[in-house]
Amino acid sequence: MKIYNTLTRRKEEFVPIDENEIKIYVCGPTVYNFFHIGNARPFVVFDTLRRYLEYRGKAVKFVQNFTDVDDKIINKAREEGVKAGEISEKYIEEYYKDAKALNVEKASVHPKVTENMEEIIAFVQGLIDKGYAYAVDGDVYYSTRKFKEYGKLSKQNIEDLESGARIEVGEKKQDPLDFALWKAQKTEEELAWKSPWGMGRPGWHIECSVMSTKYLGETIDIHAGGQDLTFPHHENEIAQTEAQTGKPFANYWMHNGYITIDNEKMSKSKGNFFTVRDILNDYNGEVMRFFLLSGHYRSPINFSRELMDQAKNALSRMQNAKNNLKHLVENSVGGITEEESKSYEALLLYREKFISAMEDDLNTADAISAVFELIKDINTAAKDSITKEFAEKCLSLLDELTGVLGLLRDKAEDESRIDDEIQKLVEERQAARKAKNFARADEIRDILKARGITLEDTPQGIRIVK
RNA sequence: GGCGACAUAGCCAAGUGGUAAGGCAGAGGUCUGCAAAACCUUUACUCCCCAGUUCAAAUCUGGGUGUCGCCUCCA
Repeated sequence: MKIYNTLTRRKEEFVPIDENEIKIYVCGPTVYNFFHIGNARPFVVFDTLRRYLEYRGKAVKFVQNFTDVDDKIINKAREEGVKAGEISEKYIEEYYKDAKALNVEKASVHPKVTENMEEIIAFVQGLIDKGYAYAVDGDVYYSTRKFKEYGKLSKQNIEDLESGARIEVGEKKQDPLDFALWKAQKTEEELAWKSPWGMGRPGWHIECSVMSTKYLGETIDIHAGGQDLTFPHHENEIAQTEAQTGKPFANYWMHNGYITIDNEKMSKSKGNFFTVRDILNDYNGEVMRFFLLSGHYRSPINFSRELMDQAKNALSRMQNAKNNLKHLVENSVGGITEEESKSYEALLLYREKFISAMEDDLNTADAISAVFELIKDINTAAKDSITKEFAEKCLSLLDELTGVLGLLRDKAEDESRIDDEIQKLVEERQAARKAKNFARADEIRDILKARGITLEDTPQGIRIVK
């Protein structure tokens, strides 16, 4: 597989450190609110990467943290008059709900900052011992200039960075480029942990260095996140970790592009952001997921209702194909014919196309087009009556490919069950149609439609779609 | 000022040297009691502009124009 590596700015053949276990770290959310659609992109994209690698037979250890110590959490807790821990616990729960709606699998480990305080303190102390960090009045800063390769990820020249950097009021840095590893507690009510430098809490960048090395080891395969994290967050992670271990931190750095709203950056300060929870009121999670995968992960995408509607319609074409096949499987008989076998061989070419798209730096847009081409051929084949076995093979192939994308998952049993009352109405409609009482037949169809059930008359009988 | 991305039909979007995938929307048709779904046909003489390299460029080079992002918390 080829992966675009931000470190080298080119696509490279992906060679894992250990073929038997690929190690991936993705920067997770700060849990002070429902996550927004910008957050959703890396979650979905890298979940898809993981699914693809697993599909190709690789074992993946996937770590995504929760930042549960942060100013934003503290502020929110203050506003609501509760403890910071209550805020973070609540939004971790909400994260899992939204992730499930987007069909994002749980990581192998979801570490929290609060559960890694000892390791963080030890890591900071290690940097001090090695001469890469210094403590001042309870704060600890990283001496950026000591790390000779600083800027290698973002391709920033340290002198150019100098001009943009500044020292905030109250900071005691020796150099404007230095950044905080540990922040002293300022007021009594602030969350704080005991450390060799006094009560305080970790800076943002150090968390990821610690959790990545703790759960995945000193050098990992892929470190991923949103493009905006490249600088300073990932640059600082490299400086911290490589100074500490003397080894490369991550072999491949992947960064997803932005989501814009009306071609403007979505940001907290502009207030033009939507949470995934907001979107789920109007669209189901799979539509959001399809939307996010419909372009290449490194391209910027614009979010709008019109585009979500397009995604919704496109996804329903996929879903229809699956529903049609399921219906055929239930209502057809017989083993695959020789002619069908030939058709099936041809369909397998779309699997090859799908795989080569995914191999090319996770080109989900191209992979989706292979799925649509597959669907078109299946639909064409299914125009004439086909055998049960052929229908099963087609369904299985479609499920295989859409499964890698995390799309078209099967609905829960209780959601798709048809109750007796509905069954009775369907039968009554059949009788009405037979008697050419089409007015009554259409009336029943409308009644069910109002309940979210669509009836379709096919050569193989009635298809009931929820 | 430094670093970077992008510009392909009404909309979205693949395609990185060989003559424009796929989806949505639209139009016409087939099937159907009518629908729905599906299928067929149709929608870019051309890929922001200009110049260059080449037998050949959406794709490479140079120059423009436009849009967006990072450099400050942000995916």
